[in-house]
Amino acid sequence: MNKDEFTRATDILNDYIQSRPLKYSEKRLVILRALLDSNRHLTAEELHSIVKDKDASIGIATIYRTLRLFTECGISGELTLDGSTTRYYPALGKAHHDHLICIKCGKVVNIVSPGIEKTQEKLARENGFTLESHRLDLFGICSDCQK
Amino acid sequence: MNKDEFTRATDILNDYIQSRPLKYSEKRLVILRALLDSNRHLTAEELHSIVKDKDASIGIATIYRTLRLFTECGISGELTLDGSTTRYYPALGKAHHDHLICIKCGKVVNIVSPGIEKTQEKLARENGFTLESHRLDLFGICSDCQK
DNA sequence: ATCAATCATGATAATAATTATCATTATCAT
DNA sequence: ATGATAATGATAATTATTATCATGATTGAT
Repeated sequence: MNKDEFTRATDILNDYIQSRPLKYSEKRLVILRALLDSNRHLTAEELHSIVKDKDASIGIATIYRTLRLFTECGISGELTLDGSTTRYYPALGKAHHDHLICIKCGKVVNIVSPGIEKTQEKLARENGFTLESHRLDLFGICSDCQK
Repeated sequence: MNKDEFTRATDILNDYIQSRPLKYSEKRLVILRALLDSNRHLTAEELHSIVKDKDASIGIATIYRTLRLFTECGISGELTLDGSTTRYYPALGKAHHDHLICIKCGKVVNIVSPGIEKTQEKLARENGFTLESHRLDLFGICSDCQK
């Protein structure tokens, strides 16, 4: 859908691949395009079923392997809600974001709050921690589901 | 360890049991005491191995069933980090709290920040959501592990 | 105290998501 | 082209958790 985004993602991916003992693969590009096009938070299974329309030979194991690779090099992110299935989403070039999740329909909205981030730093410092990352998920009911 | 806490917990539990078709069980009290005494974030397996010293007949299924019951009636809480094992902790009478987690040693510190809660409410409202709950986990390195 | 109804439990089978294994195929530097 | 090694598909293995089911415990009515 967004050509620039795909190009930027492949650039990052290629750099990552060339900086370590990895090799090119066409299938990774098919998976990448599907992930970027959907622009949703997908499970590995969902992505697999989308991708199979383009290349029926791609197996579920490759989906998992590839998503891990994408997450390692920063072009996708992972979201796990309460010990259940992990969902993957394009994270390229986006600032770190948190999630607002509708507990009725499952919709996920990305949110950003620099204010919260600062408070988090302070809390960590007060407890002697060096902060590495965080996860903030807000659960509620979206406007559609309130009707 | 803390007798008042145990008494308060059993009161809540008894009320809960009597308010629906449930029956008394001694084993639940053994599990409750172990959970309160440890005062840590335990996996079901960890709690099971602690509890077996008191009553070797308690099986892992009962641990899971009982922890779910405790969480339902508010005397324990659940914490799941990134799709892995769920940990359970005493939540009785504690205000809602977030977690500060050491990524080296696994230590979990409870934190409270009214400021963050308010910002969350605002973010939810801005996106048309009614907020129900949230989960905030900060990942970092604790003072011990920085040495 | 007895009894019947039904909840609680232990052992274990089942499930679901993810990862590991391994034989085969593709890539890449020479 | 070739040899080394990464990528892949199919599937076995793993892990945490839940469901099943036969048995034992609790409760309320008699």
